[in-house]
Amino acid sequence: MSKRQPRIEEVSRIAGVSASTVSRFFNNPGVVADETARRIREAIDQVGYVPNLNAGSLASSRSRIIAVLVPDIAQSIFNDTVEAMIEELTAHGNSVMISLTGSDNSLLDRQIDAALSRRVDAIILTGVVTDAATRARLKNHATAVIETWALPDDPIQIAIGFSHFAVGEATARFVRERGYRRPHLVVPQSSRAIERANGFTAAWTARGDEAPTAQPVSSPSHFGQGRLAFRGLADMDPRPDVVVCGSDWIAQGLIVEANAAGIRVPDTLAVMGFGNLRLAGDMRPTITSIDIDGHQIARETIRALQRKAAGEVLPPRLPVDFRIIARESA
Amino acid sequence: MSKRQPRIEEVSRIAGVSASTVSRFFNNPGVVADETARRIREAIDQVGYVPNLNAGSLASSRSRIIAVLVPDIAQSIFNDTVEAMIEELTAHGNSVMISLTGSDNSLLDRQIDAALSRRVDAIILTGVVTDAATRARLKNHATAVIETWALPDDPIQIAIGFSHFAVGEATARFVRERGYRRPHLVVPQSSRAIERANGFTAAWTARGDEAPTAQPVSSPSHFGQGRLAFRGLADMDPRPDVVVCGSDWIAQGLIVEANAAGIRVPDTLAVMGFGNLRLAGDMRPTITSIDIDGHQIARETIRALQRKAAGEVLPPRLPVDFRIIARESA
DNA sequence: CTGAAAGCGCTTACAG
DNA sequence: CTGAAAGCGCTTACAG
Repeated sequence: MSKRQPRIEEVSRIAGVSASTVSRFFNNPGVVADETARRIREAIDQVGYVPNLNAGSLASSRSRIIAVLVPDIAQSIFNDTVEAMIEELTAHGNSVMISLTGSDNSLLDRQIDAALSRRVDAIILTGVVTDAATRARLKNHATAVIETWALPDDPIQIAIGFSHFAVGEATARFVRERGYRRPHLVVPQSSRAIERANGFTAAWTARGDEAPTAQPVSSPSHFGQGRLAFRGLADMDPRPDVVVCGSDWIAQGLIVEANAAGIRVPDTLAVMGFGNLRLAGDMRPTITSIDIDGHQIARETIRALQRKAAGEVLPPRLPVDFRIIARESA
Repeated sequence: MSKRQPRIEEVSRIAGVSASTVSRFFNNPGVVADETARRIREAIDQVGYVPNLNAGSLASSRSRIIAVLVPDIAQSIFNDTVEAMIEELTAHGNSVMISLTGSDNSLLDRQIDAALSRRVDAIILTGVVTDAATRARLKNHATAVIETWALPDDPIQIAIGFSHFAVGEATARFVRERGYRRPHLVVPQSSRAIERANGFTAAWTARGDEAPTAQPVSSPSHFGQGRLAFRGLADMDPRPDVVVCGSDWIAQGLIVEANAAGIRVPDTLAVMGFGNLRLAGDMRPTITSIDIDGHQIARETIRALQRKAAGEVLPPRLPVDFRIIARESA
């Protein structure tokens, strides 16, 4: 049960080389002779050697651990992006340390300390850090800090994402082009969703139209809020012709409620989502939504990390695409 | 930017004690004198010391890293459990290393190696490892291996979960008590869902009734399969009176399809889900489902780890509760 | 309650 | 292409 694991020294002895060479075999294979490599490989297989990366991290002062901090994971709009991030990072030889900061970010500081304790090569944040002290602390830290899913004016170090305000503007243009005239916004109370609502309102009123009506809901959003959103419509006169929802879950819940009340989507009421989750394409009617490319965010993050490690100076804001996916619901 | 981080030696010098004492302050605080602790605390604050846990892991041969291996995370039935697991583990001072094994488990061996490289204190698996070579390799490994969400006859080391067969049996009894007579099973092709279907069939036929009809769907399951499941019902004669779905997502999709076709749930067709996701309670009609207590699995896992660390010999199978949540849909 | 010393298992200039 | 030696930043018996 508790047999001690083999060390690099055992492998080197069996292969008839020094520990340095075995180390090079793992970390800089190009430099070791073919025949030597063969013998090392054999020795590794023979003893079942698995390198101790904690020792490696200490010796090289590079941990190859990346911390990914997310508000939650049970049902998060970030999950696609986080999955892509984990895939890409591990495929590139990193370990991913995941931490939950709570949907109110109350655990953020604690989780940052935990990440720093492991001497992670980078901290990847989903969502925006608003606390000034935390921002200041990370600003000049030796550890790379990457904010994703947003493009703040003044990132802590580097932000990889998109402007939620711009998403809102684009949504407003889309809604107008589709011929809708009385949009209603269902806005989860997160800074990002609020930014999108602001962008929508700015673009909508810029043409002289009256500001859209809006209804706040709690964040993170979920299916059940569709019911709330639908109830909110009952008293409105005139009734909106399109509801722009802060997430696909809300949109889905709203459609189910509308159907139960005998209201046809999109004929009587159009509905838009956000996030382009798989269910958006599967729902009946299919849900018009806005796609965020989680894999692109993940790839850009990897690339930024590599460029930074190579000593390059990076632009603080790396924009990533979003696109509106027109489907049946709006 | 790249200022070197302070080491324990700096703290000890400022506090006027040895490095050993500072180490004890962190790892065995009860043993250091109050006044000494006060001076150490001051020194820590002064220099902003954050211990290097990679060095600590190496020195103590205890990493306080736990690997959590999951098939996927974008939309997984395990997500509630995984979230609970991460919360509990980090609250107890562990770091959580997360890895994706793929829904076909094709990356499992690679991710196990990655975990062993970090000398994790435990590997927590969600789902069952079927590959014999992998099982054999982990069986006698010094690293703790915990299988969760299932209760196999012969766990690798320790299993914490419930019997899917028993869930199926309980579901059959529930369905019969509710007065349904022609159950139809929608079965994702995962070993767990198949076990539940087997349990259902066994309990159902034990009373002399004809075996339930069944339809396989791919795994992992998702909302869109509700459409598939509904189409599968069209040709059936007689039509089933209750559809037992492998997940709440399938149940939800099936209900949406049924409604679109003018079929009332549960009046004309009853539907059951599995997993008791939040949406089950929010759906219209609310979905009768089976609840798995992710927090209980997480807590039992922590407890097992602690008991094992204390040298206790644990029973190989630790059962965890499930319960049927009766709602409107069946 | 505290300190000096050895050691955890690697990596990396340096020299050849 | 390879090896010897120093060092990464901690922890932990051991002794007092």
